[in-house]
Amino acid sequence: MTRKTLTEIYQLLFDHFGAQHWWPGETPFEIITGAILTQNTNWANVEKAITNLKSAGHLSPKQLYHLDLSQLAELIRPAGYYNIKAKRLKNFINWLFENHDGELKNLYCIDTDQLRAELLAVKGIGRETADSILLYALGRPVFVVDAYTARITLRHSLIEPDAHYEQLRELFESNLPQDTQLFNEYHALLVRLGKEFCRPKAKCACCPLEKLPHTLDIEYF
DNA sequence: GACCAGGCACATC
DNA sequence: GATGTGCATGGT
Repeated sequence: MTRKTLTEIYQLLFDHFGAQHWWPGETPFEIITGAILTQNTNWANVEKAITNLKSAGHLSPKQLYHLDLSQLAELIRPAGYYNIKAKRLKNFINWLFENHDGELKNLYCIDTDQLRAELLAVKGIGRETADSILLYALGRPVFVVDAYTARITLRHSLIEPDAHYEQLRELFESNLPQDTQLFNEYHALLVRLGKEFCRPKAKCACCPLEKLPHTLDIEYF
C-alpha cells in the first residue's frame, strides 16, 4: 500500500480535472459578493443575481453603499434568501466604510489573522465566507472548508465524523505548503469532485477518488 | 413533488 | 457545546 500525501492527492485531482480557474469573478469585489450570495445556494442562481447587479451598475462598494436595502434585495432575488443576504451585503459594505474608508485596497496591508477576525465579526459572514474572501478575493493562503470538503474527507476517513471547521482547515493547512495558488486550486478541485461524485445521499461506492485513475492504493493519514 | 445547492444566526436545552 | 429552525430561489 502506497501512502499518499495531501499534496499527492492534489496532483491526482489536478491531473484528472485540470485547472478550475477559480474564483469565477472579474474583480475582488465581485468575488466577495459571490461569496456571500452563494451561502447554501447553487452557483447558477448566484450568477443571475450578480448579472442583475452588474446590469444595474451597482457592483461596487460605493454603489452598493448608497443603494436602498429593498432595491438590493430585489436585484439579488434569484440567489435565494434575498432579504437576509441583502442585509449581509450591507453589513459587509458598512464595515468596509466605517473601518477602512470603503476601499478594498486598504485591506491589503492588514495581517491575515486580524482581517479574518474582523470579517467574522460582521454579521452574516461566517468561517467559510470569511476564508473564501481571504483566499479568493484577497490572495491570502487560507484553506477554505465547505460542505464538499467535509463530505469528501469524511467518506475517505481523513477526519472524524464530529470534526469541526477549524479541524478541517488545520488538516489541510498543516499538511500542505502555505501557497495561495495551491489552496485556490485544491478547494476548487474538491468542489468539482464533490459536485460530480459526492452527493449527500450517494454511497461511498460512487464517490470520488476511487473513480480516478491510479488511486485505488490511496491510504489517508 | 422531493431533493439539492460552494452557510449563517439565533433559540433552546 | 450540541441540536433544531428559519431563511428562498431555481435546476434536476
